[in-house]
Amino acid sequence: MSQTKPPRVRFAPSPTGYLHIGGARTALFNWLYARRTGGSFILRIEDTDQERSSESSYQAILDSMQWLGLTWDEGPAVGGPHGPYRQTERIALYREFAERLIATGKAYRCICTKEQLDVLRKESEARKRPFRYPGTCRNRRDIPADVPHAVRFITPTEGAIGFDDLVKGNISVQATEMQDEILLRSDGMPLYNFGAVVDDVTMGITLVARGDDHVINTPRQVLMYQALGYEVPRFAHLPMILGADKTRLSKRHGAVSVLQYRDEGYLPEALLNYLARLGWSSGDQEVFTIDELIQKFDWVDCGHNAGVFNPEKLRWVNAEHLKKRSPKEMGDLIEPRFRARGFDAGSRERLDSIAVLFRERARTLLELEESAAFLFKMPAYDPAGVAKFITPAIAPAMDELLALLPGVTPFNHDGIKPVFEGLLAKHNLKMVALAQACRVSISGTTVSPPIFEVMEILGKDETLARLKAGRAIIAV
RNA sequence: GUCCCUGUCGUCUAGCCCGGCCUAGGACAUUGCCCUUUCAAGGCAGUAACACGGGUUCAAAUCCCGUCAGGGACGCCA
Repeated sequence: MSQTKPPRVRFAPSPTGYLHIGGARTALFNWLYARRTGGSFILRIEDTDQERSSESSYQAILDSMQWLGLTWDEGPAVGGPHGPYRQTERIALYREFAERLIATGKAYRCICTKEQLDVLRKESEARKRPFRYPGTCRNRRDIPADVPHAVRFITPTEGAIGFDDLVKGNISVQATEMQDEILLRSDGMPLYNFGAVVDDVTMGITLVARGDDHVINTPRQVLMYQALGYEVPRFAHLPMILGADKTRLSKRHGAVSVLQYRDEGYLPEALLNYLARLGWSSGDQEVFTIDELIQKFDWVDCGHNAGVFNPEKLRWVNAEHLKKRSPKEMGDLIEPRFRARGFDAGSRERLDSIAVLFRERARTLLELEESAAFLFKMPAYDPAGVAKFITPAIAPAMDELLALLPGVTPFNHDGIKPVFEGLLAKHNLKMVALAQACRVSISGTTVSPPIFEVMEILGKDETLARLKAGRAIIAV
């Protein structure tokens, strides 16, 4: 019957660092599912680890989500009927739920200190036995509510706890593998498992999708839902994303922050497209628009095994999406980046043209800017290019080109081309010889977009000036 | 160590649930060729995988068992 209500899913990062690739994918899958089903996507900040949480991380996460376009229906900045959406602002709630469990005999107060337990933990480790809380306080009823204490959950000592995972299928864990979990720390902060459960029930979450590093937590949480008397939501656990060395993705593997991909000139839809295909597929399709992703996404099509992050393929996907953007959009994308570099395109129309002309050989906006830089400031000549193409043999043709170009109108591809062709025939030259001599003169290098287009976009005066300077390299 | 999950080209994956259409398909990367004013892009062709061992079956990448390998979890972290 809960199937008839629109789904409510959430993404619940902790602000202990930037939003990384793995988190972004979890957020994406939740978001896609909510958008396809007409459900709600909730953003919740799990900041109960006050040691490691920071305001700047919180901001970075929000910025990342916004840049990716993963809009949330409820959460920080937008509010909603189940707020607040930061766990540190919900402390009273966890206390209330914990007391309720104590009152019904499903949890108890515990005054064992971390230090005492660490000693026991060490011993277990030394004996190569798994550590379990020995239950020291489990049956004590003499611990008053006003001394510092943690609250522990009473975990059954036998039987198996299972759940049906939407991507992994049936998973079941023996009760003997679990222990009396801490619900509330002695400072009143909830632990992950408890905070998540309390929030998920009070926020009406119907499906919990997260990384599969949480699989083992799920049975404990199922127990908590039951103890609290709530319906257990559905679960979907996504496989991890690994680095090239098949270990968990981290800084060692290069860029992992979403914002860094933005800065390096990736398009949000490209990053999302790539992330979606890492761990999910829809037949043989590789390139998707966001709308297609929304339409086609489903948990059953998620893979079961961890995937290696492949930056090369991301670049390819990015190039594909770059080609889909309109000239106007390309201009919008490149405008702030040009400004930051001090590149002045002069007019908006020219800016758009530059973006379109250079994107063909760029996989990221960063590559685009770098390859277009010569338009704004003549770089040093590539010595090898000069040696190979700016030779005495080409001098006569260049001289003549210099004489003819001023009279060319319009100064564009169609106007310039016939001039070159005439010269080629007259001097018995190949196009490559003259074009490369011009290219090196104009861009400093042997690589650029088609040279007539480059001349057009550079303008007649600047083209002539650079050609003259190039011609002057040739002795005589 | 214990428990959980996973194992198809170098990488992401299709196929697996409902064995035969799989001499295992696609994509990135890579190699060669074509196109070409350079470099890209594009086109064409190629190299390249069912972890291993047992079963079940007329038939197994697909079902079962074991081994091995990888990942994850074993916190008053999330």
